Amino acid sequence: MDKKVRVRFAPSPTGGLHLGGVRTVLYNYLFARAHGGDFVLRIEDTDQTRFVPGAEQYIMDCLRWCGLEPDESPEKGGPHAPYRQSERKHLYYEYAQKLLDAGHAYYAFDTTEDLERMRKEMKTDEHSMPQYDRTTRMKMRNSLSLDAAEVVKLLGDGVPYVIRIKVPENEIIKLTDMIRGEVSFDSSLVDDKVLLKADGMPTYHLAVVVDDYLMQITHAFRGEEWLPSAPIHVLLWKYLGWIEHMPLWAHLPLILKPDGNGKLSKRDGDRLGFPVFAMNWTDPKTGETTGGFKEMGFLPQAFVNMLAMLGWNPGTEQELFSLDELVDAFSIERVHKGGAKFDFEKAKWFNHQYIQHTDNTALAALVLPYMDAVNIAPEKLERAVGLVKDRCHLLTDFNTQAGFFFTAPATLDEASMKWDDNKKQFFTALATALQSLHEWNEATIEASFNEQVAAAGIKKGEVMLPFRIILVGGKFGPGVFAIADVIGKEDTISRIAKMI
RNA sequence: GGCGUGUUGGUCAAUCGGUUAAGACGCCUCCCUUUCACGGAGGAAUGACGGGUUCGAUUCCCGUACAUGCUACCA
Repeated sequence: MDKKVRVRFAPSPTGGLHLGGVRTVLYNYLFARAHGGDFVLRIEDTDQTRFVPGAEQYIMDCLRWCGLEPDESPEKGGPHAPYRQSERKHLYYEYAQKLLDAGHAYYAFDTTEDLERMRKEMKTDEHSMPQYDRTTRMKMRNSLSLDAAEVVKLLGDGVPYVIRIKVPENEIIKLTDMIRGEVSFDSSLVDDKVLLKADGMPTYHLAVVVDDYLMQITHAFRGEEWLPSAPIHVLLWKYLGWIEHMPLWAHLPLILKPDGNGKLSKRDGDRLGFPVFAMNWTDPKTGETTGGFKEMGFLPQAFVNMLAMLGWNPGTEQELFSLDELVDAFSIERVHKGGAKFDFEKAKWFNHQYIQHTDNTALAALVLPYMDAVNIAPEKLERAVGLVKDRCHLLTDFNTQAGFFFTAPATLDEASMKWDDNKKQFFTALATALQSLHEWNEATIEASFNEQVAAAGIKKGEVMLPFRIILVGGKFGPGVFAIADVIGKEDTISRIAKMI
């Protein structure tokens, strides 16, 4: 029983990586690290009709950005390669055959039309959605309802077929979920899911069981939406003779949309103005790009921290955790059962915290790609960043909060300046005075400014705001003399000169 | 429709039968700041409903309501 902990994240490469997916990765990663185990990335690409080029690479890029890299993956390889189910296609038939031989599965020859007809004809007020199950399977075309000779003939003629699991009647199927405790299902209500598709590919149900077994997965985390199909998986583990190797399940709560209820979708993000994917995703078919947290200006550490707290908490008041701290603090038992509504404001708060805790040199490097201005001197950016960081929630905020350090404002909030001749005279004198300053720093600039205020017999408060607006364009930003200091003597004077 | 799961302030949430029901985000007020933020101090705001069990239920049980997920040869 002292098996090495092995967990896996098994996405289907069909598009952008949802933040719920990243959270699943995170919990997998934390669990593996805490137990000295392995974290496997397995690509579940069994649906050839949904193949999206680039999606797999994109998923790996997202994991890399988040700092949640797998120990084994299609890219890295590992002892259980290949890690793409499409490349494991040949493995699954054997197990389906085993189930067939044991009478736990059967061939079904029904066409799509047959299935549609059944669903339509069997539909009653009591059963608005008929299933392919114990109540209907004998009415369909399969190796249970047809006589043996006919089945052999159909198979021989190459008639397309699928293999379905034969779900038993009147069994209580129980499983223990690490988050929810014991969950049970009545097998009579479970349908005969397709295991092997007509194209020879397994469905998720067969593939997940076979691969979790073959890859020696010990703990399986997945979204709550999988809970209803868990009995199928338990049955498969049992019928394949591996029940004592079945991983411990944990069905994670859903991440819900902020308004109303329901699963958070890409659409909600578009509608409400926040990202849902980890990184920008461009659909190769439509060319449409959906925004990601990375490009919106999130630090990966903040993104990960925020996700960790969405559905889990340590039971203490600590909210800020490094990845290492999360590894120590995280426990699957403390994951909430109920879904959590995503709160973008709180997400921004986390990012703000991380921005404050990042030193200016590192922050400047992070911020540079988001700046519009060109030819930015690193030292100057570093000083500017230090001055404005406390008012930035996203990396992209620095462009609006610090752009004026590098580029003179295009427009000034003239209404707030209340410009008049007195002010014009004051700033003319100020420009001259500043020009003669030998030492340029916050203190000398303010001293010079004060001298001119006294000489002009004007109230300092009357010219402080105009000075700010001349330099930054509007009523925002850090201390005005500190700004002038960083902008530099030459630029400060030239910005004043434009007004006189 | 059936089945599963869930339900503490607007949001994230603590509580493992006894509390003035924490804390955080957001919101409001005040302070600080010759701008805006940051920061500081306050404030408003919570156990879906009905039954039990118990000396005592937010906490345990049952029911109802509501929500959500699933019910594909998709994952």
